[in-house]
Amino acid sequence: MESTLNDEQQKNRTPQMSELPTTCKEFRQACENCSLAKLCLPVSLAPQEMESLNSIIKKRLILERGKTLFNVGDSFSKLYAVHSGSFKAIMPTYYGKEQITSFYLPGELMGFDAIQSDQHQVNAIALETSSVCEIPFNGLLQLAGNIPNLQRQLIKIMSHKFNPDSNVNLNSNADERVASLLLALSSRFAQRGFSAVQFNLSMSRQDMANYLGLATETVSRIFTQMQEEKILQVNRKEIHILDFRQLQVRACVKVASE
Amino acid sequence: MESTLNDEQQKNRTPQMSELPTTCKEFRQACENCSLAKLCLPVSLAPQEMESLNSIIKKRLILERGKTLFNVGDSFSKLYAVHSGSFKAIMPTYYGKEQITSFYLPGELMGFDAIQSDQHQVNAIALETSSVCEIPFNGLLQLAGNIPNLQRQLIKIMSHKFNPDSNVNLNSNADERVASLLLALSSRFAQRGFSAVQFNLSMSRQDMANYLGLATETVSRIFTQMQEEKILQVNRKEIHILDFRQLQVRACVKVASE
DNA sequence: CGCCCGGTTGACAGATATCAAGCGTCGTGG
DNA sequence: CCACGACGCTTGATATCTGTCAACCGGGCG
Repeated sequence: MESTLNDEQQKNRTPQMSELPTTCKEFRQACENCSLAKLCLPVSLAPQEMESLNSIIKKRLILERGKTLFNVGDSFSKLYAVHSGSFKAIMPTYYGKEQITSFYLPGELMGFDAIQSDQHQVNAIALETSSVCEIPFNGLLQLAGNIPNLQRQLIKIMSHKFNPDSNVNLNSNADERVASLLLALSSRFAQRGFSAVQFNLSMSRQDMANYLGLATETVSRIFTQMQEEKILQVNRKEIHILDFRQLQVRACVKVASE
Repeated sequence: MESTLNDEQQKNRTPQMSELPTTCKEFRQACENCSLAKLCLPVSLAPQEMESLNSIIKKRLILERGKTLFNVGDSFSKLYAVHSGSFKAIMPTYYGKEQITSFYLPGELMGFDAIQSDQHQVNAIALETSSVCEIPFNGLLQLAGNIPNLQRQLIKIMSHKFNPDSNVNLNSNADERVASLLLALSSRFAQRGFSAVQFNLSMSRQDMANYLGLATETVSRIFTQMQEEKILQVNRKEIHILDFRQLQVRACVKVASE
């Protein structure tokens, strides 16, 4: 079954970081050395399988705040794994009526929107200085055909988008939306080994508001309101969750213990 | 490469509809004879590959209006392809604050929400008398590993959910939401060989409203308003689009020709 | 035939957007 | 090092959209 991988594996066994003169700003780091491996694609791959995956991931790109990784209409050939920093995906529509559809944190994959039509459907913009690993899509599919674990992992990652909680609930008010976003970010930071109760937002209030379908003023007012109620402490981009339980109540989260 | 499939294929070659005494109401019909094959999973499969897929699809279930196919928390083992009729996926939350997350038409696959946690995240409820084909998920993955076309097709189907247009735009008003939903349904009916300008809604106004994050009264008012403006003709569940172009304008659709 | 339920319509209220002003921080340049 | 300007954020006043409540209508079903 693995006979088709031999030359990929061969290539991977050759020394690192010397052979390819490219224009990118940094060479890849092996997945097996990446602290994000447990969040990203290589979850539960055997060392040998991880090596195969590694062999198709050639480049790491660095983007500064505000730079776009890809734009609507760009032709599709690669997925991108956030290695550091963060991104927003934004769908331009009429007259500045753009809609931010996702935020991406380290270990998360971007570009799935383009699979259907082979063209990207959103602009991906760095929210801060960030780096991404390029994952050639055809290579990934080929590999996934040979590594059941990788196939399952890819499909599992894609299935996140089908979780109703990963989208903003349309039948929720402004409170619930802001609270839900904060809880979602909190949980994603925690997954990455950061504090669940204190973190920095990389997006502006306007980005949050747009993502949630609110006005920036409304987001701002809800922050001050939640501060007055001792649920949050907010200092510009810095969020401190003081009353996690109450924040869950605001987000209408069903909590197991009650 | 196909050695692992032999016994599946064997089984498939045995006569139809006689061997399996089950509790389901109808036995499967072969994918190759199904008019939905071009929308469903078997797209672009070779006859032999289609046969393999066919071999894992054992049952067809029939559900009457209002019956649930699966519920939140049900353990996951199968995807379901709508064969006839239609469904809604609904996420129950606090106190009747439920949220309808999708509608499903013939040829569309349900159950992806459950992949992540192995438990369904929504209730799937028939909007009318409907039938579905059961697709064992593990069997499908195994098959997909051996049939690159099937793998690609599965991933392409899943990627639909990443298209920003397949979700309600949060920064849109009631007009735009209703218009967008009608256009989306129109296009999906057209794909299935039905009229793009005249069709029947299987969901109630309340379902539409909930899906769109509006009140039923608002949906109702927008229907009457669009009737007065000669954009639509509405008779209970029956929709007639009189001015397609204007409906697109309402939905803020970017049209290539202008 | 009459009830029930989904849908429509109207009046009103409330949530949130919009408009406008002011504030603090950060970066730049003198 | 300080002053200035720009920008993002906050706050207040007001407008608007949509939700809520209530009544009514009409078709379908018992």
